[in-house]
Amino acid sequence: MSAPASIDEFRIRLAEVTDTLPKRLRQCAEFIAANTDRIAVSTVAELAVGADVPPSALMRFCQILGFSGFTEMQRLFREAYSPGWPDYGTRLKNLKENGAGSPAALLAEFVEAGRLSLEQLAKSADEAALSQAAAQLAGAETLHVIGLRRAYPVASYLTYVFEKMQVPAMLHDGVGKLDHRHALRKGDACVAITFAPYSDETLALAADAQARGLPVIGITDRLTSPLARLSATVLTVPEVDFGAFRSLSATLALSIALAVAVGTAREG
Amino acid sequence: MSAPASIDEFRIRLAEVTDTLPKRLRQCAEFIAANTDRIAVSTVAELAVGADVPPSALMRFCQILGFSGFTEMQRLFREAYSPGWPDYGTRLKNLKENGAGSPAALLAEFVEAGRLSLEQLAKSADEAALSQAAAQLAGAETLHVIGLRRAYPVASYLTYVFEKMQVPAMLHDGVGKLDHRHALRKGDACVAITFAPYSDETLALAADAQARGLPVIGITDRLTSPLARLSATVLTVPEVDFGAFRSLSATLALSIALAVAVGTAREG
DNA sequence: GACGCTATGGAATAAAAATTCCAAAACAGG
DNA sequence: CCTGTTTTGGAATTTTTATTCCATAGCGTC
Repeated sequence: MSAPASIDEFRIRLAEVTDTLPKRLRQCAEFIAANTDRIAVSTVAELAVGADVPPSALMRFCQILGFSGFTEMQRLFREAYSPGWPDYGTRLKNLKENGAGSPAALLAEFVEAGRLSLEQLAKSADEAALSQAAAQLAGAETLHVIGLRRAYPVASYLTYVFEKMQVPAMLHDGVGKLDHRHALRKGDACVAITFAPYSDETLALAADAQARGLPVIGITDRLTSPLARLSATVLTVPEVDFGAFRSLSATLALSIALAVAVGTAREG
Repeated sequence: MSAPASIDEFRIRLAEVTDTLPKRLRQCAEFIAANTDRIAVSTVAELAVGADVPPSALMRFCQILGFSGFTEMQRLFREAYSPGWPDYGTRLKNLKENGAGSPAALLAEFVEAGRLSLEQLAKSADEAALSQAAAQLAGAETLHVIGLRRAYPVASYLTYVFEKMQVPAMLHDGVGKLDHRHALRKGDACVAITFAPYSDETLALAADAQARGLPVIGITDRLTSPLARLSATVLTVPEVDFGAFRSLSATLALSIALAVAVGTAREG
């Protein structure tokens, strides 16, 4: 079997071979697949540490791929190497100027929007409100999560994370227009997520929860949102829109942080 | 004189020093200035040949710049090559050791993880595959989207965006274990999203679509994923995990870009 | 043209890296 | 539970690479 002559060939060979490999060699394959870009600038020993295998396993892995050894594999990547760091700002600008509307240009836009959102979130986050929200949720029994339309991905992920952390959580997803509002019980708490244009169903559930005396944590876009009036604690997320769509990066980051904080607090 | 601590500092030092150097050392300086990007992936001998000087001259040159030797200079460039990963690991460890667990600290971590993911996505995205995927989806009738567990938020948002752009799309969400595989019709296409540990249902639907001859667009974490074999086009996303959870920022950015590209292509 | 200084090339050495090999462990099949 | 096979880890070895050192060449000055 001969050595891959290009990085594409390398990738194909890697994909072909991975399934057939035993444990340690598969670790190599997976680490290499996830860190292909570091091959050019690393030593066998460094990569072995990263993959958590002995160096000899990595050598075997190179040979299975068809190379005579690590050196030959590395040569492939060193020759193809062209660093990203003349910087990605220019690259982004190029994209915008040239192929506007091309999928790659769109991707650059959404990446940029996401980065901005995250940056703003880091700057503007209300840490006190976040802690308070975490405390309220940690003290509750079942958590009810609602978020529809574009907030739905956030609500579903939040529920997923709660479940993974063994926090009892219920996603109010409106499937079949079934209304689970009577599942709201004393001692529970509610997380409601909605952005302009605010979803009536979400506001209705939040209002219901509030009426029953449950603490409502609102995740929304601004303090003047109708959700704010219904919430015990409001978390605002400065999401940057691109076109009609928001990246949700910041909203998700905030939500997961909240969920993990709650999960850890309840374990302790 | 101490070693430059960043590539900017390196450039400044190099510019300062070049004029004062004798012939051979100036050759080094000029060659290095013109081939800064090769430092990370070359040996002393190779660079010396390129600059047309003996290796010892290059060594002296490194020392004049303030480094202890070539190795130290090279390290600067090897590390700068992918600044994201090396210190992410340490940061995470620091967090665990220090005041970890506070909601604000968690938030900072997820913001950082998201930012890194987006950065890597911008660098590593396979633009050809993205265009190809967009073209395949634009040419299809109904789009079938599947993604379960932690990929579910992505799948649901993708479907939302498709709907908003008036692209007929169907979300296979597994509600009630109802299986909608027979909704896959000739002329349709399928978007499947799954990350390790890969969801059987997602793979099954992708396989089914492939068997019926529909183009499958796979969104997954690595090229060696089982989804790759079932897909006409594979898009990989280098998501940075924090603890057991991924930020999804990069995955979402990629997905929305894809959806918007498809939407615009179909309008035209 | 001789003297002192700096610059240079190359050979010698030290350090680090890659690669091989073998004994032990894990594993599958009978 | 034993037996033959595959997989594994690590130590030994080889190769490559970086680094040092010194003799010599060049060059300006007196």
